[in-house]
Amino acid sequence: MDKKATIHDIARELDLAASTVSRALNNHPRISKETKRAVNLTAKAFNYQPHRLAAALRNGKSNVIGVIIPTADRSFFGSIVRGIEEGLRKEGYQIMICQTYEDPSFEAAAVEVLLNSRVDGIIASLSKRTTNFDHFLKAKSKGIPIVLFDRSSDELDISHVIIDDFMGAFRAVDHLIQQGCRRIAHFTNFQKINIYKERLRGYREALEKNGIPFVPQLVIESDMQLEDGRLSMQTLLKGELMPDAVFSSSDLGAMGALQVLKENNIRVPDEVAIFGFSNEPFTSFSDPPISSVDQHCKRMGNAASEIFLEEIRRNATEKFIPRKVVFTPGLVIRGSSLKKETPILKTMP
Amino acid sequence: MDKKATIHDIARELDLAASTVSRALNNHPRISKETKRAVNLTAKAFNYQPHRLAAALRNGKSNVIGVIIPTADRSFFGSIVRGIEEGLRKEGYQIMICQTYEDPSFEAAAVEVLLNSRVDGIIASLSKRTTNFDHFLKAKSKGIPIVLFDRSSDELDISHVIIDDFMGAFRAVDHLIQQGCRRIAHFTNFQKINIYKERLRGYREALEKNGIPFVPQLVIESDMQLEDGRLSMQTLLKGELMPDAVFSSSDLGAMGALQVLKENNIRVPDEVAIFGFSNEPFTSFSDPPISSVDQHCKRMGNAASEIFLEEIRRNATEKFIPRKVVFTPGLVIRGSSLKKETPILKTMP
DNA sequence: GTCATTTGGGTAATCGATTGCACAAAAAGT
DNA sequence: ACTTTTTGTGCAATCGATTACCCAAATGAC
Repeated sequence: MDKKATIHDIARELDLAASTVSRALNNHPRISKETKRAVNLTAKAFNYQPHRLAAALRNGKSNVIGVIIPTADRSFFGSIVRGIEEGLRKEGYQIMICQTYEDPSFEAAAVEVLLNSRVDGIIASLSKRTTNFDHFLKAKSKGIPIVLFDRSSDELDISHVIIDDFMGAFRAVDHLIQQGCRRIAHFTNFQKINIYKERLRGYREALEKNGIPFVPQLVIESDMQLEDGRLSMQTLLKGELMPDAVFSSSDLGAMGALQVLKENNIRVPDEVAIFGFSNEPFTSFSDPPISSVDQHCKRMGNAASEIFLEEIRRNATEKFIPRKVVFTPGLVIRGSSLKKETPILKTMP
Repeated sequence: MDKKATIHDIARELDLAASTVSRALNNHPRISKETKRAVNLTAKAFNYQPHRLAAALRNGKSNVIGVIIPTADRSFFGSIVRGIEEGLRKEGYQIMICQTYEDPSFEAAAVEVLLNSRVDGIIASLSKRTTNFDHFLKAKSKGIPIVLFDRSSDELDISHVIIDDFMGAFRAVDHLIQQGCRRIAHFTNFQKINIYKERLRGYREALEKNGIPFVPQLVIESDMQLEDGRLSMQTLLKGELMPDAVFSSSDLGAMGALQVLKENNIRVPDEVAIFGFSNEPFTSFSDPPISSVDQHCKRMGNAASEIFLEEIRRNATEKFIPRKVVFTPGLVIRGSSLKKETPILKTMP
């Protein structure tokens, strides 16, 4: 039950004042070299480590940043967390994690707790059901940087890093059309948050650009989990408009569709091609592997931490202009959308 | 840039002492009902929220616990984090995350930082290369609960929650033998940490119990990533001892083997059966889906947080006896190990 | 009516690090 | 020799919440 040494212990040992010890440790110019040497020596001898909470209380800076994600057990968010940590560890920041479980009230509570813990900033991805952003605006008004990623809102005066969901969807659907598909179904989330709206828009514009009529019955709403994907595909199979491709806004949805198609002995991609979204690890392991839109999760996490650092270093007098970073998603084309005739497997940037 | 209200603001407003406000908010018996009412009212009006760092500094209790994992971007660890958070959020704990990237020196640094942040406890999984446990023992000597999960060491006088790796491996291999396999290869990690040693032991004992000789050439060491699994399988294919089953200590390794087998038109499971370990989400999506040993990650996370809570509530006078919880892993039998003759798909507990 | 309790709440110290201000001694300038 | 600067360090306040200790007023006991 040994206690940690404090600057007072060092001060007592050397018959100095605690303030002198503090300054010596922080390499204050007014402290003599000999004193610094002595202090550093005893600090090492005592295995002194500064009390981060005490310093935080005094400085109003905790060197902790809060990360709010819907859930930690999805590869996408795990990668983001990893990216954020990589970007911030060298700057000496620690990460406090909160999960919202897609519940806006948990999200608001998380912001509150993080503020009370005096985090120096918050990096967050909105819950699917978040429609009110007051908690983030309130956090912003405390003067700490807030950075949203992936799930964001354009109306917000808050920095974010997202991917161009429209572009990802557009290119995926365009690719399906290049492969000869004409009746392309789309799985979308019934929660009309930005990312899903944009992907739907990309889907529609790609159709339009290629002169293919938009058929509302081919758009199926659900929660986009595996089972939802299966049900959606079954619905399509029972309907009169059998699609020749499915573009799903989630990889799990795409996987559900693939399973149902295989169970019904429908050949993928020849009879029905499939394209997912997110490039989750499992997409590469199915047979055929599923084409998907890559979101560059780790880069997104890195970028979010970069923006945070930029904002924390920003001169308080400059007018705040939110940084809106948009990554172009990558198209990872795999067997589920690449018809035999087409020769090469290509991975676009 | 609005500042947070403090108890002093409330005190000034009501012409009370800060101490009285503090006591009122904490429902101290010596404060009159009227005063409490007044304080609570203005606290609400001021939107007062206690400053967690200040309270932590004074109390020596931060209501933060540290979680140390090798990496956040693996489903297994993400699920554990989720399980831990679920178990602790209702008790008002926040989670500070550190990643070791499988580097023991990062791990030691993480413990140090967490201690300096005065976390109330640490829940951790060892890095693959950790051989020295001093940092954890030091943390323990500070009197805070330490709980290890999954990757642990029996010699340590520290609580842990692990699965019975021996049993999982034993049953997996026994199952393969029941399916008629006789030359069962085993992929293991060259890092000889407990979990891999135990799985190897389970493999050997299952062979022995069934009177099958142990053949050293069938045990292949690697880092168990996808590419390692592929290489290991290729090595086996080139050798003279073609196995009729592969029991891999990692799912990625199993997946690599499956890929190579399929590429060589070797039928799975009929010619070679496959069994993985961890039941990562992707195992259920391949064709055939891969049988695997389930580690009950979320339950493991829950259990770890339970143990932490037990220990933090423990009377300091009682002698400390580490809690060693061992879960029995589940066998998830899928197509990769279930030969056609055998009728039903069974999921054992 | 006097002494003992109880009730209600204020004072000041504490947790550990940081920093503005003060001040003596030493060094430099005139 | 006498200011002015510079150097090196100490004192005390601060961050915000908590709590041991103290004291006055109210209540009760006899």
